[in-house]
Amino acid sequence: MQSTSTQSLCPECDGRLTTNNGHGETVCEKCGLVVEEKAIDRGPEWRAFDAQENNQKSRVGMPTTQMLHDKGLSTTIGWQNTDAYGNSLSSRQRKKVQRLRKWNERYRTRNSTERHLKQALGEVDRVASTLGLPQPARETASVIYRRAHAKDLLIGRSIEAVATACVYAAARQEGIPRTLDEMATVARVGRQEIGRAYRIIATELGLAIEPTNPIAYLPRFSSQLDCSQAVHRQARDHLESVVGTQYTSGKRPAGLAAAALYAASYETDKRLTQQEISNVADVTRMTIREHYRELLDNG
DNA sequence: ATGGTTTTTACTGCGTC
DNA sequence: GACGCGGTAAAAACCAT
Repeated sequence: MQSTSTQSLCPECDGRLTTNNGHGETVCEKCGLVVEEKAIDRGPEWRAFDAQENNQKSRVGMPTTQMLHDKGLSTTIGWQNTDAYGNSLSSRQRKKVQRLRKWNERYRTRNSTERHLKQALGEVDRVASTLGLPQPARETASVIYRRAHAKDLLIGRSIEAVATACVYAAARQEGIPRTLDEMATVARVGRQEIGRAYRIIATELGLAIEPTNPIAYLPRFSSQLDCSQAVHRQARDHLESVVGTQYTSGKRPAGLAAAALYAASYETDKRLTQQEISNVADVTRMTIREHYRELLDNG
């Protein structure tokens, strides 16, 4: 039997591992590495020791399916006002069946939005944890999703797109932004779709999200590049002197952060290469080159 | 749709290890 | 020769209009 080791560390970055119960994954909180995916056993939950026992215990039903919101397990009441033999019902019976239909339907739809939310919030959690976002950000994302759902902003959009957009918004609100590209790599939808969904929910829900501050990317980038504290601080200084000025407007924050790191390390003896930085920041060497000189000039 | 801006792509020569 | 770097030019992506 396999013992569950709860306090293991991530093989990649020694971050703490956490088990995401909703999805049977063990995920590193720091880098988002999925360490182990629990195999799902769809076999019977009981054991039979001989044929007779097997006969007694086995149950039958159609396999559950994800295609239906209720996995095909709920009941519907037929519309015909007849009994099982085809005889029509008395008016009194008819009323009763009518009531039953109504309540059954109410129960089903309530169930359906719950299941919808469950699926959507599961997606929120999956994306957020894969990106290594901490718990508060996930909570925020969930809240945003519920608000979007309540406002009927989902029509014509996929659950995945909206869920991912909520995570994106939450990460930005929490000051630990991820780029749209990063979102797109872990989401099941493209970047544009996420961006579109994000724009809608941001305006419709009146989320006051300011343009991403490039400084917010620094801690993550510099830890991934494991560069010195001094470089990190110097990069921050560079950015602080230009943030909010004309110069930064319209430029990708991640690109600016990357350039600042390069500029900072440029002045030390342990220079980072443009290639290294462009890899972790997801911007091209060109973009870094484009910006870093101006940053050096500005202090 | 269009135009202006930024980013990417592809290709280049130069210097260094 | 491989690598890091800077440059150019053109394509592509993005954004506001």
